Amino acid sequence: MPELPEVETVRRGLAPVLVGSRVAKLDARRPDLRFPLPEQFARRVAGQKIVGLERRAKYLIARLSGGEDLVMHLGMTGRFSIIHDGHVDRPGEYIHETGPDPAHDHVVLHLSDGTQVVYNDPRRFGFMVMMPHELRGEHALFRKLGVEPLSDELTAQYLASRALGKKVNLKAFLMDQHVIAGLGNIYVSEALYQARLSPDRAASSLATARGAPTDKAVRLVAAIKDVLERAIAAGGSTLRDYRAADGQKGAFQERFSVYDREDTACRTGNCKGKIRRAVHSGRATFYCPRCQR
DNA sequence: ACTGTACCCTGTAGGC
DNA sequence: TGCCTACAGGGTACAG
Repeated sequence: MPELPEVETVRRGLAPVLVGSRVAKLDARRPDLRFPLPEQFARRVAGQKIVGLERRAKYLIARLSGGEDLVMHLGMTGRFSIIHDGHVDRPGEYIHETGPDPAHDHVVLHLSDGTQVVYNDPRRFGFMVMMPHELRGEHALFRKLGVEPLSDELTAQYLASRALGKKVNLKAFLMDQHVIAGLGNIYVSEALYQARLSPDRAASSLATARGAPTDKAVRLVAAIKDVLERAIAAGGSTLRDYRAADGQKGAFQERFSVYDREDTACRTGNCKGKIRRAVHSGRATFYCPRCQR
């Protein structure tokens, strides 16, 4: 669910509360999410000051004063809520808009000022791991991650070099976190539409035989950056579960060009086509067969 | 090396 | 109302 724009929105919502705060107590209400929670989890986090909150790909990373990083992934349905003195920032919007959700509130950070930060995740596809900050780049989760799409590392040249000779289709190519880190099912569909590229096109068409970027690669890089920037500005996309840390829904779903718009009219100028839904690698893809080639 | 599938787990929507 | 199926923003482990 949460792709890069959603995770970044969560990060921006949590940072003012977490960064500079001390964790008085960590309450893990079950031993595992997708994977087992860290060994000695409560002991390793309690008493630590949070000195930074970063994002890499779809990971949220709390840097702890003791030198470890707490790495958190929201999976499909993970969300954080901030509770001050027993009241949420936005009463009525806490979790399911009906109140706390004990069955799925899995991890609670109690800050020393009394604020609680609650991790809720019905499907438990999320996970939390800890590792020394210095070793993060060598960790299996991070070692092979692709470039950050909003950084200067994502260029048409980079994309071409990674796509050279690859027969895999563009949908799967862009979903691969080892190529570009942070795109997911929504934003891949949106970026391909904006770049006017078919999801079925071979990734190799982003590069010439010599590995230079084609105009398609140039268009795709621009589209990826633009879609992600607009989505972050809108606070991400809320289809059903996603909420920012303050409980607010995102607004970018109202700007989708293709995602979840099967059988509706393509919005491109004089295109009279209909948005189609297909399946690539088991995931839904939405696109306009007339505009995207 | 690449591809496709199954799977992890739960909730919800839609068809009947 | 109830039952069943399909599907959901993520990622990994396989088998072929």
